[in-house]
Amino acid sequence: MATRQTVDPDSATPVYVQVADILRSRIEAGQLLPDRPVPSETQLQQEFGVARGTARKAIALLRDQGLVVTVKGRGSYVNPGR
Amino acid sequence: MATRQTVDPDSATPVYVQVADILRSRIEAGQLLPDRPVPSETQLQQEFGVARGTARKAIALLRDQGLVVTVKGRGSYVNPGR
DNA sequence: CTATATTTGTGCGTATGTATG
DNA sequence: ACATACATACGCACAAATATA
Repeated sequence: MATRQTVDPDSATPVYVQVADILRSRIEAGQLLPDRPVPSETQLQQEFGVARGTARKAIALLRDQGLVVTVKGRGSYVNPGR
Repeated sequence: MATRQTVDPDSATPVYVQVADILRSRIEAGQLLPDRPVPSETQLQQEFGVARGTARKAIALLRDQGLVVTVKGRGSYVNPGR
């Protein structure tokens, strides 16, 4: 198996940007498919060991970039229109 | 009757820890018996005036400490094995 | 079997406080 | 002063499991 992707709290790149970058790479690699959910905030917390706010900011970044759409109470999904 | 137990939102101790502490003391005092239910999340909300998430965190704390077990759709029970 | 109520599980939205660089 | 990041705590909505009428 591949080495698990991690985040570096001491990097110059903010952690929430690092998380967003990882998710973006997964989308572009086809590991996360259009109209399919991206990991929930809770899952991101657990996977990367970050606070919920940090997970939320990562998702917000992808949303601002048009890569995902978020549905209240349901989750975020890879933008179907790509 | 005894004065109703309350929670202090301004305490240094998080509210969910305070709630857990109160429930633990009831278990140790034999007011909550093994294999018998602890108050539901809704009851804890009402009794202590806290949010459901706070009540859930209190229960989760007791569960992590092995004091209670939780069954979806039923509730949480004082660990029978004590 | 169906319907309803209860309870826990999950998910997002928001606000506040603290600490650090 | 500001951005980042953590933790806490409120809220709302819906799903899933269970119990009961």
